Amino acid sequence: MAHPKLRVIVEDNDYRRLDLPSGMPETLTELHNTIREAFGVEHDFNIQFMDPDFNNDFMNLTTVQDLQDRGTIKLVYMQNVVGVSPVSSLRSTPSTSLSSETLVSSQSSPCASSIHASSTDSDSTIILKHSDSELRERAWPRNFPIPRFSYNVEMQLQQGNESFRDTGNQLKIAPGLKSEILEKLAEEIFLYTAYPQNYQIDDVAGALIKKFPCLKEQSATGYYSWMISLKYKMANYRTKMRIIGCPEVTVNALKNKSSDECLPAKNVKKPKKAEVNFFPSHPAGETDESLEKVRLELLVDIRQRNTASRVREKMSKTFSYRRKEVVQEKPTAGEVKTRWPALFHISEVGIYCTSLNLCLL
DNA sequence: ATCCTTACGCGGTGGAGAGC
DNA sequence: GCTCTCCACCGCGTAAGGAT
Repeated sequence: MAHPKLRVIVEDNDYRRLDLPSGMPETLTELHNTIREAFGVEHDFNIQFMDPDFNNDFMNLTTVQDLQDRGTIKLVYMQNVVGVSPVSSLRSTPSTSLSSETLVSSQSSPCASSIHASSTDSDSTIILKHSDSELRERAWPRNFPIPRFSYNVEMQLQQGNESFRDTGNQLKIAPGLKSEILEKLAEEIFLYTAYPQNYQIDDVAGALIKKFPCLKEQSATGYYSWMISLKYKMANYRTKMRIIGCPEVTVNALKNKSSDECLPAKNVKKPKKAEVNFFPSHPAGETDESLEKVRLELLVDIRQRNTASRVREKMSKTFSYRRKEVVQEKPTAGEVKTRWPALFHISEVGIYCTSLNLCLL
């Protein structure tokens, strides 16, 4: 039987064929790895597919279910230089994992996605800089991709699956195995959100059992206790992240709350629906002070001519700083307009509305 | 002995829904 | 529209047990 294949736009004018003799990848991670190996791509990239629901325009791929045999996908590279072509990014030395505010916005905000719905070539795909790896790249996926566990865990689970298939016996979880599974899942969940909701925990536990039926337990769903454990795990994982200073969770630590709201559940700051990067860390090496300087520069730049790219670059750089202001200080729209006039320029509104936690359209 | 992880209790918040 | 109740969830502290 013929195996599936994909047409891959590796870069402009470089269309390649990707044969998949083992079938379609089961997870996005697997697809990423296959592409990396097949074409020697070293730089970080996002994948877009031609979405029939939107006139076959390219949309970010959030689940492998959207892949079709002989379909076309496109690689969109993460890079830290505005306007650099994907060609150079292919050849450049890979650095830290980078993300783009625009790409994030396109998944998390209806107004931003409108900008990209009609993008069909790389030149029109706006890529902005954020010189840190803290930004989230994806909204919550339709099908949660169970990450690859460490070799010994994968081996135990594969053997467990085989035994389950043959005998119907569930895997007897060895000491430490559960911890390793929960830890890896928590890491993966944290890539999307620090505060998963019930349906999200349900998604993850369901996906785990689907991939590893040997982990099924005696309950209506087969994964109830995994859901409970994941809830505990995420709570404990947040504590861990709080201790190492992850801003998204330290903002809710009692020691960072004012005396009148010094209660654990009072005014918990977490992402609203569809927000992806709620409270990212500052770019490496940047502080409130250094980013305040950039903000002051922006106030000058915005009044000058031919500074669009500089403004865009600085707005991207100060994304985390703006988010911090919005989350912690809850400024009025007027205050934001005074401090960040570039946000209200028509060319920037669609791109940056998510940084405000507002849809300005 | 010490550290780490899981699981749990506590006292509280806040959103949803029912009743008025 | 307001009040009340219910319930899920929050950070924090901690017990228990396993790993080192």
